[in-house]
Amino acid sequence: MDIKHLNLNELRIAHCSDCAVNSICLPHALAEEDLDQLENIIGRNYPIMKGEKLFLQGSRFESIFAVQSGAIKTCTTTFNGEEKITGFYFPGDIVGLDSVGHDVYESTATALEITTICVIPFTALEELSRKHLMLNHHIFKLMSSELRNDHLIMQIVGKRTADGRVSNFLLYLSTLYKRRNISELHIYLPMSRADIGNHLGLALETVSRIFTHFQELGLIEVNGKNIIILDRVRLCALADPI
Amino acid sequence: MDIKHLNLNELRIAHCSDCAVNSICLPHALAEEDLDQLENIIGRNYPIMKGEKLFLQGSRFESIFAVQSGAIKTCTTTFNGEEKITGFYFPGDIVGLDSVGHDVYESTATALEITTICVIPFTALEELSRKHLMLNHHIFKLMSSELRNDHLIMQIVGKRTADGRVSNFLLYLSTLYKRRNISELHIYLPMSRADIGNHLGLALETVSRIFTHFQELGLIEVNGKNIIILDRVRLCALADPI
DNA sequence: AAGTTTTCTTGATATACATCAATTATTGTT
DNA sequence: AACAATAATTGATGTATATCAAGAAAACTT
Repeated sequence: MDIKHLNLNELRIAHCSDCAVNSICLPHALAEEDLDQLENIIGRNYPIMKGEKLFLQGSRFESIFAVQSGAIKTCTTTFNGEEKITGFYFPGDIVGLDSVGHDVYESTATALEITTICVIPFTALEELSRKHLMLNHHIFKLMSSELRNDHLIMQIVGKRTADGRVSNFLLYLSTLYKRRNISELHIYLPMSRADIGNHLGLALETVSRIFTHFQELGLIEVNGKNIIILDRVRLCALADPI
Repeated sequence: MDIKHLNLNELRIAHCSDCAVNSICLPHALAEEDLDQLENIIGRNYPIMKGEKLFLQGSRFESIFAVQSGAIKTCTTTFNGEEKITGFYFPGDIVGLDSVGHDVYESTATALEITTICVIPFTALEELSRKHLMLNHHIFKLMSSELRNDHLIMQIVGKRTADGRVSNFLLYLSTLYKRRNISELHIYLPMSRADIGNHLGLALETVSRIFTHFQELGLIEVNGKNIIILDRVRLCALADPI
């Protein structure tokens, strides 16, 4: 099978309906006639190079960011210098919600590839949300959704076996991509094996080994950062070891 | 050394200043004269027996809950029936924020011991927050603090060694207790070894073994659910394995 | 208070995964 | 396009921890 080189950057958000920001920007959260008020406070289409940082842990919190295309990771560093990736963010996701109401960012956000973002100054957004109840409610919902996502990650990382973690992680990405109308079977991994390992609590070698093992079993096809799910049913079976 | 039987129920919240709800109830978030409006919508001092459930995963979301005394755990069950404890909640904590803006609860909340709670109907709280900007801002902050806590848990669970996870967990509880003005060195564990294991991604036997091992090393003193931190410095050292 | 159930501890064993190390592939740079 | 740098794969080895199992200690129950 031929693997099409599928890059998240191809997913430029031309249609707001594919973007989580839509529910902030659109009548959903805001009446038509008030839309320009929001557009006024938002900085749009900022390009970020791979490896560039959106914000640094400990720097002053000012804005949240909407991912338009590309991918972002957030890392928290402990006092002793250990880094832990707390999340991956894809087009439509909002980055920085864990710093709302606080003075400084809790984590460092880094672009995993060329990424475009919208800058949303939070004070301005909060002010706007006072006049637009749906917008305010939507921010609540965004934050609780982020909490739910964290709990899902806990479930994945909490799997006993490394196989279970990796298979669940692939299926997790699959659902994320599906929601974004990208093929749920063609998974592009913008992050490194080391990043995946860090996030899942595994050595990067283990991640690599499991990918090749899954390929030998005919579950997936691995081509560097491109993965095709060949046998979703058996992959799901692996994801739930009894 | 004699271990005093330290139960969280002894920490009845007589003073609101020890309770996270304070920042909702007090001038902090609400002007003096508006306080009764909040007290009107809140149900206070509900007693919950050990093992009783505050809400069930999948049941209709209506209220968030403030823990007054005792302790709560929240569990999420996956489709295949695997349970994962997503958090422990102590006096002053708010339970249920991960369901704000959603139709049903994401997890099941269970009392780990006799617990008293305040019921806060969310729709009413949201309504009230429209008139009181500080209150609205405070809900944002509560939710992002919960996100930060989840990330801290990720750091703890992400530790490579079981020793690292358990020592970090004890130190985590220590900081929680300190913030509540309980001795940070007398740690009462309201949850079972199995609960700790589930939360940390360890077998319950491993948790038990590590407790006795830490005791042999003179780091802690274990007496069932009561633990005394004898050597905080060395425990911290263990918590950061290079 | 005696009995029952649940929780906790301790031991023995097997294995899954981390770690170290070396090679190959991919990406980035001039 | 050639080189350098980074990322990914693969192998060999040791150890940490899960699992199975049995006994001891708490915690409920009547």
